[in-house]
Amino acid sequence: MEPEKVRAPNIRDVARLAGVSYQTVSRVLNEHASIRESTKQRVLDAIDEIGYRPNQAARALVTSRSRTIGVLTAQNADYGPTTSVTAIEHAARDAGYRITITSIASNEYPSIKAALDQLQMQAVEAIVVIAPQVRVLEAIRELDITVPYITLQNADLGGDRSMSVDQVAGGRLATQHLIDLGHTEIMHLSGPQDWIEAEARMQGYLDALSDGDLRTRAPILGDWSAHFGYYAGLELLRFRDFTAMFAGNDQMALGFIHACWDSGLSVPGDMSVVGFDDIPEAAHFYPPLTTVRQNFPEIGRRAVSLLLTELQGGTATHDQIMPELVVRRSTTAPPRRS
Amino acid sequence: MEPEKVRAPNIRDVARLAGVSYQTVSRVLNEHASIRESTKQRVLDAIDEIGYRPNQAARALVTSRSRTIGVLTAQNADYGPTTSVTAIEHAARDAGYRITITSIASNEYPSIKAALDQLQMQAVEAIVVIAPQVRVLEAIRELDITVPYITLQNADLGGDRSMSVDQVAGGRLATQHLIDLGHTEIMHLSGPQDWIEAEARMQGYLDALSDGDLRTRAPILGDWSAHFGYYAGLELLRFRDFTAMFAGNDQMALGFIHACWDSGLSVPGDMSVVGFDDIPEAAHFYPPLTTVRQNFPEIGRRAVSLLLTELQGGTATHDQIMPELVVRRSTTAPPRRS
DNA sequence: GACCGGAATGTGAACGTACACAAGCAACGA
DNA sequence: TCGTTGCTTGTGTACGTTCACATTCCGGTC
Repeated sequence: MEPEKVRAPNIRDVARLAGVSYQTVSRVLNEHASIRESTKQRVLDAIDEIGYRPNQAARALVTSRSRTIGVLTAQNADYGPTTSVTAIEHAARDAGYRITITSIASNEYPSIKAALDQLQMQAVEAIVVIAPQVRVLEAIRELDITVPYITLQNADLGGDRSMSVDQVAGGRLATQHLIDLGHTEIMHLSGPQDWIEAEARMQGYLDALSDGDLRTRAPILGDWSAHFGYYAGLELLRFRDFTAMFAGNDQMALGFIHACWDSGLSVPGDMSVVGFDDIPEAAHFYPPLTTVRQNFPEIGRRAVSLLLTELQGGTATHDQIMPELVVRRSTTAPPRRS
Repeated sequence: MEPEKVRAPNIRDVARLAGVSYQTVSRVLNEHASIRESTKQRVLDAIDEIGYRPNQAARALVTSRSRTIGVLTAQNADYGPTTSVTAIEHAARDAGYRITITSIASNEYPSIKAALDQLQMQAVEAIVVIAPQVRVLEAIRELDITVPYITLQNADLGGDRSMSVDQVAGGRLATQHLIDLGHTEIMHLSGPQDWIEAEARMQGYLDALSDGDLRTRAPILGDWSAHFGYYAGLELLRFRDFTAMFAGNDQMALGFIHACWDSGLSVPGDMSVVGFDDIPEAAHFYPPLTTVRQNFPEIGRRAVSLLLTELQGGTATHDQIMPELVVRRSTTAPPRRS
């Protein structure tokens, strides 16, 4: 009950115990080349005995390298972003980096600025931006971040600082699949207007429709949630003037399917539905969902890899990952007109 | 193309510009009481003009306070933990703290130790543990962490260092609901053996059954995934000797429902199903899922609040949050025996 | 008018590490 | 034998900040 505020052991304590100079200890810690094996061992033993841990703050101060990668996220807990964060954490750790996370409280400029300020104050060496709103990207460009950064959003809009799955291609893939099945009246339930991915998927949808000379319909702007998919579905299904739905993500697809059943429509008999993301649950929806798979872990890994390359002075090519159509049972040919 | 390695402005640069001593600047930054309003303003202006940012590393070095809370997570991207992390981040930020995240690569001791080492090297002032495996908790106790920490797992097993939803009560709630509907043959699809929450929910299930003098069945140990729920379901349903299923989480419930349909059983007509967590999608399953809701954000907030209290020398009471049953359409009275 | 006390500001450390440079030591060839 | 070389180790200093202490300033009081 009297911890007596004991100072943590430092490099000099280790040196004293090992009978060497503090600099020798430093060399051992940094794996300097020319250190006699015996002294190195002696130092390591001393470190072990005394329970020494390098002080990151002191290191960061003198090297002005924090060995930290900042991650800027939105406040949501979606499967995709979260999976990417985990991958980022792993990749960073393997490279000897740590990650620190900041989420933006709202979509407003001050909030975005505050988050970036916080990351910069922590002297992060690089930043991964997962907040997928257009406004965030604008803010970032405006604030001229001095460290390498990368956004996990679509390349066209993110400029050359993005690393992502090609969302436009994904939107095309989904829509083309429906067209190939024979659908001509295809609806799109999009994400919010401000979202880069939503826009890109919508673009893919529009591209595919126009390539197929099909009627373009104004997409519904949703909020990614199953709830929205459900209520929008109830509304849309009052007029059954379409036979297929491309939902901007799996959650909205789920909600929409729910609405279909509630409206007495069978999926896929009366209505084909395609989602986006391929969350693990999608294979067990009723019916199992046809969707577009994104390789989220891969995105995270590649993002870190690119940033590390830049940190080492290299030039990184910011390429895109192609999404993949996963056909399950929620899509089929349109019902024959009677 | 020639950045010329310019040093970031420091406290002395600000002082020079404002015509005061560096200590005065420091006082302004730390909101010291006796600073004349006019000088304070002058310093703030200088800070603004020169674009000064306090160097966290230097601060941490001299104060030996990192103002960082470490979060130890498992490698998965589940809805619950993720939601809590976001809440933690918010709560921490509001209190002037940052968070850094480390995930354990595997469930083995070395991996757990490495993760905790990393957090300690970063000199985190407190730790939130979300990795819910029993072994992680054991490792933590063994490694005698010197900073306050808290686990978001069940209190009984986590000792007095936990802050969680009462999982046993949740398990009881779910099971009792089925009993109240008239079910007597109730199956439980549990989480993995090593998981604290899985064990607690199972305990709640067993308690409720024994209170109701009902036959106890050996729970199936799953892995939380919808896939497992599906395949286990297909297997279990070969013998239709039960009329209700309490699944350890919503994902497994979803997979199990999928198996029901595939086996020609109707939910809830032939089989009632209860989940756990109330993920946002649960309301849109087919049928909408009866489940036990956990207030994940609240857990995260309270955890941070407790840690901060301890950091300020106070004594914190580690209480529990009660879960809540959400009745939807996946449960009903058992089919009448013919 | 000198003195006093509190408010406001300034000066010298110290935190723990890495870098630049210097110095010791052995082995080697001339 | 001695200078040279390369490996190994040691000494001073700087990083940017806060803390403890010292000093100055100012208005009020006797």
